Amino acid sequence: MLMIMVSQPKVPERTVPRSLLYIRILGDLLNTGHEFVSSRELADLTGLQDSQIRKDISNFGAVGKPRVGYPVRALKELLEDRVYSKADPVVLFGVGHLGKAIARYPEFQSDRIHIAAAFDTDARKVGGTVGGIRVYSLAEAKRVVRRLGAEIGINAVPKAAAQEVVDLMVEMGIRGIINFSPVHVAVPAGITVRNIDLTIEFMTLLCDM
Amino acid sequence: MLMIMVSQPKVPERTVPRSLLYIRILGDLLNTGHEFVSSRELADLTGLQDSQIRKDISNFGAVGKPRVGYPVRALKELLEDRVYSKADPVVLFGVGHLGKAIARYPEFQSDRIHIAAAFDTDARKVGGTVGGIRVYSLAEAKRVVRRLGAEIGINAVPKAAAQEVVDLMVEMGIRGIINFSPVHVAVPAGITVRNIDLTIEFMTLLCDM
DNA sequence: ACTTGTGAACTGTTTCACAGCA
DNA sequence: TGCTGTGAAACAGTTCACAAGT
Repeated sequence: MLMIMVSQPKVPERTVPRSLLYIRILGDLLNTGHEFVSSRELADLTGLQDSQIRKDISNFGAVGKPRVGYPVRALKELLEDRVYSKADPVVLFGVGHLGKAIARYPEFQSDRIHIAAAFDTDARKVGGTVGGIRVYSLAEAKRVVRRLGAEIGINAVPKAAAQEVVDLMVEMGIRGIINFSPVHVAVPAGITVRNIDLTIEFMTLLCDM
Repeated sequence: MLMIMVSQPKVPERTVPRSLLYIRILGDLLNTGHEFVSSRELADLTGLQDSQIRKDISNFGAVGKPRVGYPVRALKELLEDRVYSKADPVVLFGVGHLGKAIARYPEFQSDRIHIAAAFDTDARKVGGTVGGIRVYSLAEAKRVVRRLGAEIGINAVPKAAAQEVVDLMVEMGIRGIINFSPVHVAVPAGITVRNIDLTIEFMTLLCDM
């Protein structure tokens, strides 16, 4: 059995993305002047069960007021405190159509995700910018990543180059990878990978219908 | 084994996307001339447990041969038979950066996903094409969707228009929606939504590290 | 010997139901 | 009364361990 290191009080894996959703909604509620919100209202806004929401929130502590609901600002701050890591710079590998769309994705600005540099092998792209992000050659990547202290990388290169680029990423100190390539990439222990596979998302939708 | 046998034997929800992954890998194995594959080998190729793979496959029936593994072609056909819906045409709403990247996503061609039309409100885009897909105005959408018989829609419009466009999609007969907007969209019962929320994917990676 | 197929155990997640409180 | 917070129950998914087949 492997040793699993948990430094923080453990929260169920699936409450994490839900909590990020709550944070976003609480931000909207705050902007529209709401002071309190009930689990029932959050359920309507998210499509989840109210009991689910109470359970999720109770993982982090008790801030709700019976009869009134949760104070929006305090709840948002509580969740942010427990769930956010510090916003590290992110680097992007591959400035094809998908990479470009990611670089320009408007929500990242408002959600503390900062893409600090991009890398591509295409000499015509190197030296330019995309969505305000400077594009470097792959040869420069190691140096740039070290300088930025980036630990998160987005893999948006073509399928055939995916494993090779992921190996490079690991070598230069990247510890978390969002992989958009529709292949399983192997990484050493201690490196976290999240796969976003558009084809499988589509197919799953077809199967769910 | 119990004697209760429903006419549509139900498959656990999470085996569906995994099975789609198996189908893709089996296709690759077939192309490289492999005749048999063991659950152990599939485990190495996917990063899953071998017992998980045997369990998944056993949901669909028994095709493996002890000592030899699974016959690649027969297993692929079995999974496709059970897991694929017929490849309906898909329509795309919103031809911004993300919509464009989706329209041009190269894996869709090889994976039977056919985006048949795109819609946008920008008059400069209407009448043109993106990745070979014709762009229509939103006013034309109802007619085009009806004509194509499309039941799957991709929502890649800006956040502020998301619910409005989803309502339109439902009204014109779309029954499955891939939603890239970072908001919860409400749909009537019987409509399936899959959300791909890039911000939450990122944040979750940060939290997992 | 080696690999499938599968009950059984285990682990994790969601939902229920209600005590307790303002 | 109307809400939170939570133990308990129900449910779902994964892993184990081994019988059976070739």
